Amino acid sequence: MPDGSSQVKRGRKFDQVLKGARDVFMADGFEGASVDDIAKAAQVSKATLYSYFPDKKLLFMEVARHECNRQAEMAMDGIAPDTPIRDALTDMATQLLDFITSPFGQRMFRICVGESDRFPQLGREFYESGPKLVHDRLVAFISEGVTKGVLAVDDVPLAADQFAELCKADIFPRMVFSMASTFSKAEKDRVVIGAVDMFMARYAVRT
Amino acid sequence: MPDGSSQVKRGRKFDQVLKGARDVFMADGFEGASVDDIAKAAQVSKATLYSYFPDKKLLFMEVARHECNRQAEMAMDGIAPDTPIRDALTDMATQLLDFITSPFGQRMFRICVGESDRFPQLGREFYESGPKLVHDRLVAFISEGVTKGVLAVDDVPLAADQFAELCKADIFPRMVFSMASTFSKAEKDRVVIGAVDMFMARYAVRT
DNA sequence: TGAAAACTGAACTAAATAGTTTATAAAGGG
DNA sequence: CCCTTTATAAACTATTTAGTTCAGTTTTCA
Repeated sequence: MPDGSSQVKRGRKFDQVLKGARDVFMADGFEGASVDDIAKAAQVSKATLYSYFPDKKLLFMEVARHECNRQAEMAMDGIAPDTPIRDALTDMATQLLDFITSPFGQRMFRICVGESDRFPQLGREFYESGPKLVHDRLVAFISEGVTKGVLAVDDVPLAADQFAELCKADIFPRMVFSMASTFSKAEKDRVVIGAVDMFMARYAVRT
Repeated sequence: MPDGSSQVKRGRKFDQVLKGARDVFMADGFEGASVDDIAKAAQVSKATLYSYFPDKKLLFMEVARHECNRQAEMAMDGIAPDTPIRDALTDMATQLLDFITSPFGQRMFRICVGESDRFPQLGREFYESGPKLVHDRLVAFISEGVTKGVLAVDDVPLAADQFAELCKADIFPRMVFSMASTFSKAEKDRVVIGAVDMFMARYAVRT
């Protein structure tokens, strides 16, 4: 194994194929994307494409996995350890909401949900490499607050999930049901501040 | 207009078609359902089906509309006017969560989200006849609490959306990403109580 | 009862589209 | 420079599926 990252891949146009597939799948979803379109977008012949991926499903899974990892690596910039809770929460809420409303976030969510009959596994993998990370990060953060004595939380995992959920108030339903696809800073700020206020009201230790 | 409810329908097998279409669409989604399957399920010839609905899309929209209305009528049993806030909130949270996790709720959500490229309008209609009703009901309820002086809320619509969102903590992401599809009463109660506690901590007037 | 309306089944068209094959061309390393 | 690996274009198979057509049957109702 000269290269630790690949067992199946070989040949020079592999990345081209993956990129083309990503573009088309992201634009059209699994069913909506045709293999011919992907080959065209990748500027590669269908035969080449099929020499890398024995079928469309495998190609799709590979693209999804790849994209999730790529996204997970980004937007994981930590928060300085001595930031006040309010500010730290505000930062995290903003990051989360930005991701959720990003074109990629929206697209990936739709694909996971819509294709979940065909690919239940896809949803799970996305969860692991997205929402789960946020959850874990929040749990760690809240736990720290508890040990510091600035937060009083009984059920830390629940508190983390509540916070994540609060970040989606108003915005998420409108997004998901095609009422809107972009949101102004003001709209997001309202929700973020609301989420932080609510979280603090419930869990901050009174001083 | 001899019958106020219908402009397009005629003939005796109309309801059969609708019922068959509902079953198949709910089971397989829009793309997954074939017209032949629907005709078979409805015990009707394809020609009959097409005599009612000029194409598959229209049939689908009709089914979706119909189902949404049907569901909206149910589960709207009001809450006695002098119920304590905590109990009223608990009731509403339970109802909401039950709907979200119901087979129909899950199915409809998936279809709306997955098919939203083809049918952005479908999401909007579903929103109007589902989440919107919940929102309005919560707004009314919270407003009442404010005028009674038991709640202190600045941004009532936001508070309503926050509460609705809190009801989905933990459960919703797991459901949506195919980690689980049914939830025990204990799991739901944990979330419901958590939501009510949080809402009260933030908005209840201290006595 | 008789005619119009509704329905049937089955064959058909037309269009996508996943996946295969083949003969050919271009790289590229040794 | 040649030989192996990789890539290509295009034609082809096979399948699925939306939507149509039509000759014949059943239902309805006046």
